Formats: sequence, C-alpha cells, structure tokens
Amino acid sequence: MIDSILSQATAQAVKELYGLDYPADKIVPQTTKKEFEGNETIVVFPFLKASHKAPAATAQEIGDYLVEHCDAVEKFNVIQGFLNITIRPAFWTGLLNQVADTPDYGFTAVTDDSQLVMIEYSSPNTNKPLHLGHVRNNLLGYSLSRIMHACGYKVVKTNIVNDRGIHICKSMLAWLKWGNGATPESTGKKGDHLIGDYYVEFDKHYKAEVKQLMAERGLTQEEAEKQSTLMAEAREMLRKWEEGDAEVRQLWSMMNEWVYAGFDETYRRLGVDFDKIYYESNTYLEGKEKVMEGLEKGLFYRKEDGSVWADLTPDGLDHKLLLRSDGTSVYMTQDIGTAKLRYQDYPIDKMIYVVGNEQNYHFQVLSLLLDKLGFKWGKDLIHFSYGMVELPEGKMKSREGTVVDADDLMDEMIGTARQMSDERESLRDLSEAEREDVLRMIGLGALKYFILKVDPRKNMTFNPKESIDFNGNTGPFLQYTYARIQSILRKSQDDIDAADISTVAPNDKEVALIQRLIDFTTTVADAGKNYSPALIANYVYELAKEFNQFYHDYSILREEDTAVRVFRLKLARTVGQIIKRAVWLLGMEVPERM
RNA sequence: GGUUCCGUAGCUCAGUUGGAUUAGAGCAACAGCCUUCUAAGCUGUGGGUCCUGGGUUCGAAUCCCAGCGGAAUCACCA
Repeated sequence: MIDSILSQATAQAVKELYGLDYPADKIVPQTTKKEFEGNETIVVFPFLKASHKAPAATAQEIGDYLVEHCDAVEKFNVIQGFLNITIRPAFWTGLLNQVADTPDYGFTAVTDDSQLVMIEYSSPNTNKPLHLGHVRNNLLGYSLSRIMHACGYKVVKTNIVNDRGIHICKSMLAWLKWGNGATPESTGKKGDHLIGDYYVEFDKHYKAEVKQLMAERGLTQEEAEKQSTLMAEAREMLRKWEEGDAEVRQLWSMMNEWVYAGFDETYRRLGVDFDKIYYESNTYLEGKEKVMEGLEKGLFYRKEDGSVWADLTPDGLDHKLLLRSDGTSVYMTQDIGTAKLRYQDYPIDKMIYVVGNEQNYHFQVLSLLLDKLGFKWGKDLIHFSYGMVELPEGKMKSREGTVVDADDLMDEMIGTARQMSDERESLRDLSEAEREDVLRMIGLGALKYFILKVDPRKNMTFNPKESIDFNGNTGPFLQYTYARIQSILRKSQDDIDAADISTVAPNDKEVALIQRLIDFTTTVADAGKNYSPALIANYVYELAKEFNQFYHDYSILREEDTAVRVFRLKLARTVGQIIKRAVWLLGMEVPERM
C-alpha cells in the first residue's frame, strides 16, 4: 500500500515534470538497502530519456516534487540514480494498525464469481504404501490449494487413484499364493503396507523364477521374462478382472479397501485431504468415446492394424498412440476420460496437475489433445511439475527396498521432536495429550518446511541419516518464534488495542519489520501466480529471523514508555499473526508454546 | 539424437517483473552469550572464477546466443 502510493505519486511527478506518461504499475519502489538512509527507493534511470538531465538531478527533482505533493514522504536523499525516500513515522504506525486490524490480511476473499481451480495431487497406486516422493507431491499439492484459495479461487482438491492394472494383480496373486489369508487385523499391519509386502513378495519370486529359467534353459533375461509362469498368471488375472470375473473382482475390492484405510490414515497424519476422489477403474473406459469422437471429426487417424493415433508433428511433437490395435485404452486415453468426467462434475476454469517432472512430455501432449477435443481449459492446463526426491545413494527403488516410507518418516520426525523437547521446561505444565499434539506439530512442521522451502522444479536430495534439521532455516524455528511471541503476549499486562501508538516514531528495524509485514500481500499474490509454496516459505523465514534478531536484545515488557511498549507488543503480535497465516499456506500449524 | 528442466560457499538452498562499492541464509568448523520476554535462539570469524565464453544495457547471478556438465522424457507401460 505504501508502494502504490509512491508509484502513483512518482508517475504523477514524471508526468508533470517531464510530460512522460509512465505507467504507475511499472514503477516498483524497493525497500532501501540497510547501508543507506531511507525506507523506500525509486530508481530513476527509466525517466532519464524524458528528463534530459543527469540521474542525480532527475532524482532530486522528483524527490522535491514528492515531498511537496505526497503526505507520506517526509524527506529524501539521492545517490546517483537512486532516490531514497524516508516515510513519515505516523504512516508506519498507521500501516501497522491497518495490518493488525485486518483479520484476513493478505488473502483475497472468495466470492460467487470467483474462478474455480481444480488441483489434482497425490494420485497413488494401490499396490504399495506412500513414500517420500508422494510426500513431496502431497505437501506441494495441498499447499498450492491453500495458496490458490488465498488468492481468491474456489478450489477443488482431487485425487485420481490408480486402482487397477497389472501391478495390483501382482499383489493379489502373491497374497493368494503366500498370504495364508493374512489381513490387516490378523497381522496388525496397515493395509497399504500389507499389500506392499506382497508386491515385493511377487517381485522376489518372479526374479528367482527368471534367474532359474536362465540357468536351467540357457535363456536370455528377456526370453526368461517372457516364459515366466508367474507373470503369465498375473496377466491372466488382469484379463479376468477386465472381464468382470466375480471372484477376482471381490478379491480386488477387499484388498483395495485395506489399502484405502491405510492411505486415509497417512493422509490424515500428513494433514492433507481431498474434495473429490476419482478411481481409475471408473474412468479408464471413458476416454475411448472421446477419442472415437475425435476420430470422426478427423482430429485423429487410424492405422491399418486398427490402432488410433494423433499426429502432433505440426505442434513440434510426435505421433501419439491413443487406442491400441485391440481397442483397449492407454494411459493417455484414461487421462482424457478422467478430464471428461471432471468437466461434467465441475465448472472448471483452471486445472492444475501436481505430477512429477518425469511426465512433462505426457502433459504437453495431454494439453494439446484436450484442446483439440474442445476442453476450454485444456490449452492452459498447468502441469505443476516437481523434481524427484533422491537419496544420497541415488534414486529410491521400491523393489530394492530403498524407499523412505511416509509413515516411518513421520514417526521419526515426531520422535526427534520428542527427544529434543525432553529437557525443555516450557511443556512441563501441559497434559500428555497436549504435549503430544505439540510434538506432532513440530515434527511434521520440520518435514513440511524442509520439503516446501525448496524450489519445486529442482530435484532434491534427502539424507535419512542426517535426517532433517530442527535448527536454522527450518519449520521448528518458525514455530519457536511464534511460540515466543505468544509467551511475550501472555506475560504482558497491557491492553494493546486500547492504547494510542500514533505518537511513536519507529526506529529503522521496526520500520523494516512493518515493511516486511506489508510485503505479505504481494508475496501471496506472487506465490499464486507462480504456483510457488517456496516463495511463502522463504518469506516467512526472513520475517521470523528479522524478528528474532531484533527482539532478542529487547526487554519489551520492561520498556517504560507505555506507547513505545505497546507499539512493540503490537508489532510482535502482528508478526505472530502473519507467521501463522503464512505457515497455514504451507499446511503447517504453530503451537502456542513449545 | 530431439524436447523440457537444472548448474550460486565443503553440504542444503535463497536471490522470479535486470539495480547500489562487499552476491546472501542455514548446516558443518572456530570464538563468545542463559539470575531479565522460551538458548529449537543471538553475536562474531573463516569460506565464492554465481558452469564457461560471447552479446544487449547506464547497470547482468538474473535477459539473448553458443558451448560444457547433470536430470527427466521421447513404448501398443502406468
């Protein structure tokens, strides 16, 4: 808000002084560097062509104009082409009051006219439990949904569960062969882990069989894999499933239910949820119709063997298969089908797919195809593409047992939080349940922040041994800062909102904090525009750090001047409010004490 | 080979619409700070050819071109 005042005033100055129509929104004042006097800086280089004067002289003239015509400006100084403006103190306290009194500060309200954005994330397979890669996906998707909501969108969070296919049949087969009727109840295992175990079991036996075939009959690996009876059985099971074989379907339903129960628990612990869940078993046939429609319209073509293709060479891509020669659908066809159902269910304006960057090509193609097929949001669909999570040794391989399991990871994080808080006194007077809740927030906060602070596009390495830090640029640091602020407020005797702080002249550091609070608005907007939780994460860290550094040497509660004391308390409280709001956008919680 | 993305301190990362002599944090290392609001903190020291080379500009880690290095993808798999 101070920015827009200055932009407007400067635009007006340039217009009157030099007759230049320079758009106000192109003038972006920046916070002045610490080494220089002033609060906001305007760079005057863009105006030199109109002023026909040296940078310093131009800055001087604009500065004079601003002091005269703009209330907010107290004084200024000029260093070359940089106009450093000092804002009147009363303006800062006014701004602080404004932020403090706006409960939904930084957020845009959602109205009936708001656009609707659908965000797809998670999208697990039902043959194994969630791992670290899913965690990144889930946290990004969920945070994104909150950011979009804060930017004024109606948001529908959705999940497409890949509940059918050869991989599930492998688990089913292994369970039949070696399961001895094991259930989650009989084993005490979460359903998703139980199923995951049988998937691994299948792979073990399959590998052994292939190895044996190679040794006994001198086959190549490829030949041996083709002759594997286990794989043949799995395929047969898939065929039966597609036929609707009652027995297979029943087994399939039962095992999937176990998995869903397991997933639900993991999602609940992670703190993510969905508004609408689609199952691939319901959508995988839907796309066919759309493809046939496209074929009739001449958008696609059929080869002699009966397979259907899209020619995307005009768009710089390849030919893409849409229906196999036997008429069955492929991955792409399914996604078209899912899109069709979603479009029937919701008036979607914008669609975001949170899917790993290994599928960049897939979504490029999907976007073109949906556009051709007449989906209005097809062309602009957003593939929120994120990098892989790697271990120090390289990629995670579920078959080699090197995956970091989501449930184990959360347990570990909370365990570490417990260890670290054991010596702390601040939690002593809490009940057992309350303390557990705090530890949960801290452990998960560490995990969430660790993942979200990184630019999503980049691959990231996760070192399980060094695990996740609780010191420095971390979630617990933010939570700590918030908890400390709450502690200060608990101990203060002042009625913060009743006192008048308009007479207080904030010092440089206080001004810097207020400026940062105000920046929250633009940060949220930018995060929404760039789909970047990392932007929020880095903003809130800077805010918390600045607060900690500043308030560390301060004895706020012993400050004698009431107005100054209350001003500082109010500033602290507002910083706390903004931390809480910012962290909410990341799907994190803050404890009142820790 | 084609396409897309990435390359900043020993490590993990900020630096997104080009801006200020000295490019920032955290971790790790070293030196300090707990009878005063929470030490999951604060203060300080050391650590850099911003992958390389050109170009645009008053000004480039940021934009453009070329190259180098890494990742992903280019299936009648999902």
